[in-house]
Parts: sequence; C-alpha cells; structure tokens
Amino acid sequence: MAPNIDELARLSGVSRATVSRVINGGSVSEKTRRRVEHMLAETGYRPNLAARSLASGRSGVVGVVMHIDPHLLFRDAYFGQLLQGMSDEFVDLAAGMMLWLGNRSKEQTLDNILSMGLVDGVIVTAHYREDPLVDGLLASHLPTVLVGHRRLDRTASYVDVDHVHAADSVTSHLIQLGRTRIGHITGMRGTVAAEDRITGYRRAMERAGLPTDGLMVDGDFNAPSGVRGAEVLLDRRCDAIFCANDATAMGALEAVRARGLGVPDDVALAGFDDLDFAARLDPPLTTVRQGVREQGAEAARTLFQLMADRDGTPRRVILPTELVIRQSTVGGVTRP
Amino acid sequence: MAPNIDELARLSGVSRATVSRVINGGSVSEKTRRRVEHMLAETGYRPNLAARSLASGRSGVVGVVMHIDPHLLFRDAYFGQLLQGMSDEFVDLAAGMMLWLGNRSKEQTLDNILSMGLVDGVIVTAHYREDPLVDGLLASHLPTVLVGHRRLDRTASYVDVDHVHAADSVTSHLIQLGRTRIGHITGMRGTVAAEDRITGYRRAMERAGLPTDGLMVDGDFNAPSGVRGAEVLLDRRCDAIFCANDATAMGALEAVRARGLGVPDDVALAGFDDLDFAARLDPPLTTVRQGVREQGAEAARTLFQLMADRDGTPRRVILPTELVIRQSTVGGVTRP
DNA sequence: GTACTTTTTGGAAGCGCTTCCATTCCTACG
DNA sequence: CGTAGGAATGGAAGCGCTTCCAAAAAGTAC
Repeated sequence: MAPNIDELARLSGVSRATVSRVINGGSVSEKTRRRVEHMLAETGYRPNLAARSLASGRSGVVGVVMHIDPHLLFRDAYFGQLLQGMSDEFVDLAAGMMLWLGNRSKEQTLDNILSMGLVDGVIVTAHYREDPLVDGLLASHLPTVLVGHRRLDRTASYVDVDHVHAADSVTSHLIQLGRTRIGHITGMRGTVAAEDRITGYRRAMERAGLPTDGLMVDGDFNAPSGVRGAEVLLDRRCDAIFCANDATAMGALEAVRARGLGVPDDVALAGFDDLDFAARLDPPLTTVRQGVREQGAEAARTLFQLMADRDGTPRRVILPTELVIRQSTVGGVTRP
Repeated sequence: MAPNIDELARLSGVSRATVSRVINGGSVSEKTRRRVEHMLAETGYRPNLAARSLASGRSGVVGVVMHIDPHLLFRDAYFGQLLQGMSDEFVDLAAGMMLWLGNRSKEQTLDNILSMGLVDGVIVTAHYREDPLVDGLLASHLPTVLVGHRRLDRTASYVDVDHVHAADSVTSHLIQLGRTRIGHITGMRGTVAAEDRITGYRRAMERAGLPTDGLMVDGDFNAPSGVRGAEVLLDRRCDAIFCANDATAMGALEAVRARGLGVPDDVALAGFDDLDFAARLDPPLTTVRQGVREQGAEAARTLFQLMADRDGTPRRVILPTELVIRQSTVGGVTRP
C-alpha cells in the first residue's frame, strides 16, 4: 500500500541512496533534489519509522515520563497542562511522543524505556528526592531533561521554578497583611517542591520573627489533605494558611467554610500553581502563578537543544513565578 | 552495550531463530525453552523495538489520539483521567503508548499516524459529528476504537455513555424538584455529547410539558461559557440550570453568586462528569457520574480485543452513568 | 529394527531504511 | 587538451529482528 523508498527511487530515476539523501539533507545536486522532492510530494511518501530507526539509530520520537502515583496524577489540570506545553513544541520538532505514566515500578519503567530503544530523548518529571528512574535516565546515554530537579541534579539539564523564593513571597504577603498565626499545609513530603516551599515559608516567617511551631501540617498536594490540614490548623487558631498548591487550598477552603468562618476575614488563604479553577473559587484564590504549560514547552525546547548538541553543557532553566493576589487574602467583596 | 539476539543465541547455544521463538511463544522444547529463558533473565535482554517492528510489522505500541482544541483540552481533569484509564490497562498489554494531541490539523495528524506506521492500533476521541481524523482512522487498516461515537460510527468499535438518557435523568430530577424554568447551557455545539445532552434535556422537558424556548444557551464545556450562559439564563428568570459539564457549572455558579442569588434556593444547578472538584464546590454539585477513567480502561481493553481478533465484529460498549444528587439541587445546608 | 509421522531446530531471506565506500561526472586549472 | 580534485551518485553492507522452509531429531506403530 504505502510506497517504499525503492519505489520512489524507481519513479524518480535515481538510486535509493539518493532518495535517502534528499530526505535527510545529504548533499544532492539541485536538479536531482528538485526531481525527487517533486516525486515525494506526488506520492505522499513517508519513510517507515521502524526501518529508519533501525538503520540510523534515531527515530525522531521523544519520550515523556510522568511517573507519578495515580492518586496524584491528573486529579487537577497540572500534569495535563505540562503535557500540552510539551506537545505544543514537539509538533514541529519530533515525529512523535511516547508517554509513560506511573503504572509500574520505576525500575520497570526505566527498563522499558531503555530497552525498547525507540526514543531519542526523554523529559521526565523529577519531583522526589530519591528517584531511581531519574537516576537511571541520567546515567543512560539518552538525552534527558528534568522538569523539576533535586540537589544532586546540578549537572543535569532541567526546567524548574524557584519554589523557595515563590513560597517566601506568598508567605511574606500574608505577613504584610498583618497575619501572625500563619499555617502551612505542605505538599507531599519527600518531593522537592514540597520541601522547598516549606523552606520558603519558614524563611519568611523567621525573618518576620513569627513562630512556625505546630503550624505546619503534612499534606499531599490534594484537596482531601487540604481539608484535614485546615481542620488541624484552625484548631490551632491560625489566621492565615498557605497551602502547597491550589488543590490543597480548595480543600482548606471547604474546611474553613464548614466552621462558619469567613475568608479572608477570619482566615486568609493562599495556594500555589494558579490553575484555572483558582480564580473561580469563592473567594478567588491568591496564589503563585507558575506557567505550567510554558514549563512543558521550555522542557521540550531544552531537550531538542540537548539532542542537537549532545556533548554540550547541561542546560538549566529557572522560569519566573508571579504572586497573584486575589480576594482570598485581600478581602474585597464578601458574600452577604 | 545492550546484547542482541545473536549474542543471546550464542550464550544459550541455540540458533537465533530459536531465541526468537522463545520470546514470541513459538513451539520450542521444554528443555531448550528453559535454557534460553534462563539466559534471557541472566542478561536482561530486551528485543530492539525497531527491528522487531520492521521484521514483523507489529510493534506492541498503541496510539492515543486526543485531537482537541488546546483551549478545551486539559483545562479540567477529564482528558487526564481518560488517559490514565488507558494507561492503567496498557501497562499489561502494550509495549508503549504514543500520544497525539491537537496541535496540528487533523489531516496532518492522520497522515503522521498512518505514515509512521509504528502503532498497532489506536484509540481516538470522537466527539465531533464531522471528523476527518476519525474517518481516516476507521478507513485505514489500523484497529481503531473510539471514545464517544457518531451516528455513522454504528459499525465501528467504540466506548461511550448514553448521553441522552443521562441528560434526561438529570433534567427530570430538576423537574421533580418543582422547578419549571429550567435552562440548559450546552456543550460545544457540533459535538455528539453536547447534542445528545440537548436531546435528553428536551425530551425530559417536553414530557413534563415544560417550555424550552429561549432557555438554551450555547456553551463550550468550559467555565467562562458557564458564566456567560448563566447570566443570560438568569435574565430570563430560570430557577434551575442544567450545565453540559461540571466546568460549565462551576462558571454558572460564579455568575449566580455574583447576582447575590442562592443555590439551590433561587437557582438549582446541575452538571455532568462528576470530576473531583464537583463535590468540593460550595454547594456541592449535583451531576452525572460517568466513570471517565473506567471509560479509558474499557477503550484500552476493547482495542486489544480488536487487535487479537481483527476480523471480529465491532465491539460497542455503553458504560453506565449515575445521577449524583448533592446540595446544589436538594438544598440542605446553606451558608449563613 | 524399519518406515513413517510429528516435533524441534537451524539456515537464510528479507523487512525498509541509512551510510560507507567506490565510482562516475563535472569543473577548473595548468 | 589533459588531468587533478571535488561534488554527485550508485552499489552494497548491515541495523536486529521474524519467519519461511528444509533438515534434523524424536516419537510412534508395526
């Protein structure tokens, strides 16, 4: 059905090698190139990926690895946005995108990716401080870009934001509002994002001479942990809560309301991510905008730079964040 | 670095053909099989995907196509959940999963998928009534399963829910509450889900002898369209609004509140999907639960049935939905 | 033990492409 | 006009695997 390269060579009156050169940008005379390209268009010929990959060792296919507990993945739009940002860029750069989610063990996933030998490079989410999958990918010959990074990834290529700084700024915002008992519901402990945001929170609190004892509750980046965390913090008479992400803040909001307390009058609330729904909560949520889709796109671009220049120095990109102040901290309209 | 099949044949003292048979389940004596399998485990050998795909014409890789306007994709968790459901099943069945999102034209995507010739089968979201991508996939030799279906897909394999029935039941619920001016904010017109839900809404209304004139506003499955739609419907003094999905309902809720009206006292609100956040709105949202993740998993299973039995009859699966009644329609606690 | 069938095995072709190497074709210069 | 040197081209090997076919081995029945 689909024509192969020999068929095309025959039709163009050249050898198979020449057709291959035209396709892959080898040196071909202008006249021949035109003739072959015309035939290429005519027949709609597309090289067979498997054959090309086998012969050349590269496929044009890139891999995306989001090895996240199914319980945390795709509960909100975060990972979808990330994926979409990557896809936006890959469309012009790659022949295709393979996706691995966290359905098996990290070791199995790693083995699967490497042994299959199909992808030319990978983007992997690196959230946990210990991660054999990330370690294995970095140790392999495969060009790898991390979304997020650990301390030990200083020599790897990655795209991330400055969680410490961002958390500091949102905490400082709460402090400036005159709140003094500011609690924090953390993200999943063990992840860099969670730990770094804790660091930022602590730093801001200490700088202001405010206590944090008993004001930190462990969460897991999900709404239910926000509910539970807020219940604890409300018992401890917090007047503000910084939640590790928007989903957690959504849960916290629910808990605050359940006690008949007002936001922000009784308790100010802040999140992290600025996903779509943050602005639609009641009241709209103060949060930190990290352009998730842009992070994905940047990771894709970085991967292709790396693939083009394999011995180049690692690329490290820290994208900016922005404190978005809404009514969950600065009041404004409260409901009747 | 990675051993190849010849190396393995040498180590096991058999021919390359025999190793291949062991791997692919050909007929091999028990003794030989054991010996080779031992060596397989020993070396951690994995066949090269490209070579295998080239030689056999199948790769074990499946494709997932979600060719959706970036504006609609991944705004909420719907598509992520769908993806995850598929991934859950593929993990045991497939060697990998390729993903195409809606970044280029449908024709280009189709061409890309077919010409690459790598995947053994595809799952494609079929939402629009006209869809050259779906048509092209169905016309190809590639085993294809749709998530959703059009009238003309009666001979294709698909997984879907009964939108008409579900919309009818949620509308009937509103009617039973004694509401009489029940509006509907539609989904993206031209999609089967939107049109079928309209049909269900109309059917329930007509059966109850209630008018629908001027009570339908076009939306697009997103929150902003919910805001706009609700504003129109409130002007027309609706006392209930059935929204085409939860995201739309979230927007509608915002608009209702902005007018200082109470939910459900002044306006009852219902959605569709039952994504995580629906239960966390204030008040919690009455909606239709369609197990999105389960739909993805079912599509994956269906695809593999189809691939195993290529000439078999098409498989059509209609999964059940469930009306989930919460306080956005039945009152209960209202806020002070 | 022989003759025959069935199972197991190895040899070899070939999947469609890239790429090395040798050959041919130009062009330019002595 | 002859020839060196570079560009363009074709031939052929080979990427790592599956699978057809034929040969070898192992059963089975007499």
